[in-house]
Amino acid sequence: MDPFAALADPVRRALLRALAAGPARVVDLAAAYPISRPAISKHLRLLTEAGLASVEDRGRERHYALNRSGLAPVSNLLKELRPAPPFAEAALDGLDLEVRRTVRERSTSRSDHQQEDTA
Amino acid sequence: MDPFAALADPVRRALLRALAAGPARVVDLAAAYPISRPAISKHLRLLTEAGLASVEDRGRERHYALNRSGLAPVSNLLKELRPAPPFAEAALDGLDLEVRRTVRERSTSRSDHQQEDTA
DNA sequence: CTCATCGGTAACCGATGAGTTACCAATAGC
DNA sequence: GCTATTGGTAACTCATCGGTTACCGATGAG
Repeated sequence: MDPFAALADPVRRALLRALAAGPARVVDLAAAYPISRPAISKHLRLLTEAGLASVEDRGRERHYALNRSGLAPVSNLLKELRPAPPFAEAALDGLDLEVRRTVRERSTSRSDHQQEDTA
Repeated sequence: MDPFAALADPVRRALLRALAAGPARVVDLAAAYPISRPAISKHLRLLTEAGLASVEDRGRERHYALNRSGLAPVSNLLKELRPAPPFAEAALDGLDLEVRRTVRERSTSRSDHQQEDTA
């Protein structure tokens, strides 16, 4: 399962947030949620398969840890969706590129950034 | 639908990447994928409901555009999962990278900080 | 007006996913 | 050795999702 699908579930996101504080056992993780332990187990397995978590067997306990490198595709996508790297040859003129670069670093206000051509 | 679930589908991610180059019509977006146009329509509606896209009706055409502010929860999660808060309080957000920018922004009333940070 | 294009909706289907209960293997503690 | 704890697996149910085809309304072009 890819990381995006893994992040689609709110329980799994909560698990990852919990793991961000450090490795944890399954029973401790399961105690924080109203769903059954096998459900947590399955979520953890999914997270492991997605590359977002890693496991370490310690006796009869199992310690899951957050694997941050698995988040690379996510931050990659965010990077891809950032402003506009290439030339938009079809819809926009080439002139607004300069404007876009000026506005690239937003100010302090809470404005939405839509670089539509206002000319 | 929340943005995470919206990003779980590869077609929707591809649509967002396409929209990153600029607004586009439904028929043009659909032409790039082997699935039917109604399927694309549904994906676009989902993306709009998830806050990741916006629509503008222009005559009989419909122009979808990428709405980057809808990605805030995603980059927020990435921020939460970043390295290890040295002494993790985790109750309130706003530590780590954001402190360098906000001096004393008390988030009592509304805490909608919608912006991507430079990862 | 007539017709083609654009695009949303409805109804349906197959696959997948998230949850459950029941069960079992293995380790730790007595 | 016996028992409790930890945690994975199996089998199942139910809901949702992604896709399809068929259809419809609206707009623009001739």
